[in-house]
Amino acid sequence: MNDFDLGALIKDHRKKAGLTQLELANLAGVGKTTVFDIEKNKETVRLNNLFAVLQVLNIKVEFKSPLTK
Amino acid sequence: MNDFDLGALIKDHRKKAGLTQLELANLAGVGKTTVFDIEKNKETVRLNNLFAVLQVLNIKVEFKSPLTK
DNA sequence: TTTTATTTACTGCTATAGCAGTAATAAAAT
DNA sequence: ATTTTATTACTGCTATAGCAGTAAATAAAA
Repeated sequence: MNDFDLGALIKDHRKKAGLTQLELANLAGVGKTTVFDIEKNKETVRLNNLFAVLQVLNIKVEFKSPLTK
Repeated sequence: MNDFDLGALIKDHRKKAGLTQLELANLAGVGKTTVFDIEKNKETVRLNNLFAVLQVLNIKVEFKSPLTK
């Protein structure tokens, strides 16, 4: 589906921030299971939970299309 | 939280593709309620459903951080 | 205006994401 | 090698996202 490995990106950023999954989960206000699932590229996670994690790690999201370009 | 109006982007692309919410929902394999919710920026939608809609509309997602630059 | 199509809104119902707790590996540190 | 920490995995349980169906409100077309 989406070939990009978002889980690896998040895991890498988490490591570089010196955080454990549990710490990241607490900072983002989600459960540790959710962080684990996200790093495993589980795509059924909810957008708000993913966004909360991305925000803690200072990762921005951009949407691009032939139109928006 | 995320100030970007993703719902408006999707609605705009859907219109330009000449699709109704129901048609887009069917193409993406999700319910019409989900398309409606996404266009209303409901953030509790599931990532896979959002991705399915984005794919139909040919919208790509990018993640950026000070590290990934 | 009247009709038709589309969007918005609401309602049960079902499936499952997310949760805390626990346990078992794996990795790091001592 | 032993201890400590971190990650992965599994388990009930609860909350809710997603669904189809319906209906009302808007918009577009006739």
